[in-house]
Amino acid sequence: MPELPEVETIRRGLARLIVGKTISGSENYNSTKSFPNTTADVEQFLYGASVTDVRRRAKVLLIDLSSGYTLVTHLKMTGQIIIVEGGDRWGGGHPSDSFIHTLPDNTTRERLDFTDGSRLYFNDLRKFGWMKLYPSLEVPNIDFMQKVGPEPLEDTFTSKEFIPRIRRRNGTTVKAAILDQTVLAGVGNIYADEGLWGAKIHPATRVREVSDAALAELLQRIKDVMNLSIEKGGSTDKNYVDAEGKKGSYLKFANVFRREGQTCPRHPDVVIEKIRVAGRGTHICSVCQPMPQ
DNA sequence: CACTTGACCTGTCCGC
DNA sequence: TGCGGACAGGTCAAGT
Repeated sequence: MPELPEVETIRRGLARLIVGKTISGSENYNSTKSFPNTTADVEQFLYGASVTDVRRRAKVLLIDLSSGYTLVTHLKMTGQIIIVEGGDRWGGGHPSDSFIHTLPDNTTRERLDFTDGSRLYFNDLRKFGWMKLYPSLEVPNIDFMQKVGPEPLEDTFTSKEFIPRIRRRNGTTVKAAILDQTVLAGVGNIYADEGLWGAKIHPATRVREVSDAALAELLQRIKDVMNLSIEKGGSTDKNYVDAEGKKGSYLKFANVFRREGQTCPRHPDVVIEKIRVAGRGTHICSVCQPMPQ
């Protein structure tokens, strides 16, 4: 579910809402895979610890604790982290929501309690996500952290670094290459399709067939769509909400994603198609993004 | 080795 | 209305 802009939106909310708070308790719900499935001693390193920082690397959230441990979370497709300030209800304060949602619900995997009475809920309908407790010093050694590519929104990450990295995947399709987290971090299906439409590249084009100039344009478009999405609070298709339970509005501004059957913004008489590339649903304008040959 | 496909789960939507 | 199958924003492991 959440890609880089969604995780970054959650991170900003958490930084505002829970930094400085102290953990007083926790509860695990019908979970075999997620926290506290860890070797760390939960009571010793979680209870009594305060939140010192909330960071993000790629699509992974890092909640640093004063105990020297870090809660590491990947939301995968349907994960949510929601802070509830009082009671267990969220959604009621937002005009877009017509109902009040009570937590925990049948998707809740974990709950953390803070001494001020607020709570953190980790929900995940499809159970692909996870939350684990690691010593903070070991976080850089986690397998995923070792392999993951550069942060695309860093100013220092330019086409000079991007082009050689993506050329290591010259044999595959350009969409598969930008979804590869070892090439660059944080691109998922939404921003892959939006970036490729922006750069006017057909997603099934082999990387070796794409010029350096076109790859440079692609990186810029990926940066642009991600920055716009962060500004809009991310993309809500179905599940995604931020740390306060609010939906994101980026998809209103999307050009092709989930817009099959509608017309291309550049070509009012051309209908957006949905095809399959790299095993993923893929949205294109066949005039903007012609298949080479 | 490089690349592609299937598996992990649960819910929803679409066609018969 | 019921039922089977495809599909859903991510990442691994296993297969070619």
